[in-house]
Amino acid sequence: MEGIARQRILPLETLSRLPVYRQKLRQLREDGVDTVSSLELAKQLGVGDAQLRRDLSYLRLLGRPGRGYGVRHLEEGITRALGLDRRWPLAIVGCGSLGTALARYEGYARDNLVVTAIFDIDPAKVGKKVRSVTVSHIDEAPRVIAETGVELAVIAVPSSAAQHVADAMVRAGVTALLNFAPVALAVPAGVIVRQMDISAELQILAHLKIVENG
Amino acid sequence: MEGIARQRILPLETLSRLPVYRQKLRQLREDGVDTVSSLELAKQLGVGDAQLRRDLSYLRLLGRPGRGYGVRHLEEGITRALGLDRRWPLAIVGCGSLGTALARYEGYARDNLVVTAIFDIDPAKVGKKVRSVTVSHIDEAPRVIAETGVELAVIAVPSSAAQHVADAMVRAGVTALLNFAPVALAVPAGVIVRQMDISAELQILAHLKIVENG
DNA sequence: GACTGTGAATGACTTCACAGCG
DNA sequence: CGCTGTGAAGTCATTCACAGTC
Repeated sequence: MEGIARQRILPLETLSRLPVYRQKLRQLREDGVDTVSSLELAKQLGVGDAQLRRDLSYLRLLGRPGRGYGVRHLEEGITRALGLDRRWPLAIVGCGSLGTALARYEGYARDNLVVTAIFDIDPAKVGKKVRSVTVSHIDEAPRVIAETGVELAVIAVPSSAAQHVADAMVRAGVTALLNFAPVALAVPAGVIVRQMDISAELQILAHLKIVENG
Repeated sequence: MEGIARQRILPLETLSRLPVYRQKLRQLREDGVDTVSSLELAKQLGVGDAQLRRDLSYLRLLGRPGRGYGVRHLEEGITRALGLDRRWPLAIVGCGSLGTALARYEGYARDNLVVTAIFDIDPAKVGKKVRSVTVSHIDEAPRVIAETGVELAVIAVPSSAAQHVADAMVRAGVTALLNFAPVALAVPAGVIVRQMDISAELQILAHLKIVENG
């Protein structure tokens, strides 16, 4: 059933910690630190030192016993592992207040992520500009996505439209989706979906508050 | 070292699936479905049926062998487990485009989450209204939070301010934070933090695209 | 016959703990 | 010495598989 075994080089948990490591390492570099021990770095990140060393060993990022790790070395290694040593054109679908906020966000650049397309279904919004990107109608997606080489799409539309948008993106050739709508998307095998659900996170917090505190 | 053993009734993984289950169950109920088998529900959610049954068994939510589970029964049970059978006043800190978008979001209501306070540090924004909530200055947080009974806060400020905001919230008595800034917050024990990092998610997608596809 | 609920098996990730290097 | 890198052990979550119920 599962065809050729897919090489999963990295535990998914490790992968999801890498951006956090990377962010802290950049900060250390900017502060002029050039060597750091796993103990020190782990403490600053709030993770275990053994876990940190294990994670780095998956990436074959070595330190020097007795000395620690090179900050720059780690930062570059993680950047490469994440694939951020090249540009990633990005589409944002949905130009409501959330979509617009996501399109306006300035932090993508340092991760080599570039918003190159914005879509909406409302003709009144088409033509509007957000940070030098012109909003296109969703029907133009196949053309615009082909032209700009978009490979990642962020879905910021109402729940009722999310599945349609996902279908449209997949048809247009996008195989990685970040979905803000609180619905489980159905997508063909090979398409990667990650969910970002604000309400869900708040619900989790509510539960934790009840069990941890009063 | 660990004081009184803290009852962790639920695996964290289970907990984070509950909002997803809940959402699908509401949808089924609205569609008039009143009984569903673990197999059917699991298929619609894209999870394993054994996992679903196990998760429900943690909550002592029973089905009828040969019949399935009562949709309404499950929905209510999960709502109760998440603590959403009462109102949760919510604060949003940061009234930039992301903060405003989060404050404007209409989906909180069905989860019993209510935005009752919005804060910003910019005096020019204080007094502005978003969805009938007036923006307060962050310095007013202790008073406003006490008055409105806020227990959850969403941090939507620039990275450079996030730690200060977290400190201020904790001082004002908030013990559960949802942080959109891409920094690891340091908080006292007992304060719960959950991270929502858009860039991090996109970085993960980028990596997965590389290893899964070309 | 259809489906649940759950021990037992498996698998995945984390942590320990220490040999070995600089 | 200090600190890494990693087998081995431990912990936690998922999946199997089936006895038991409706």
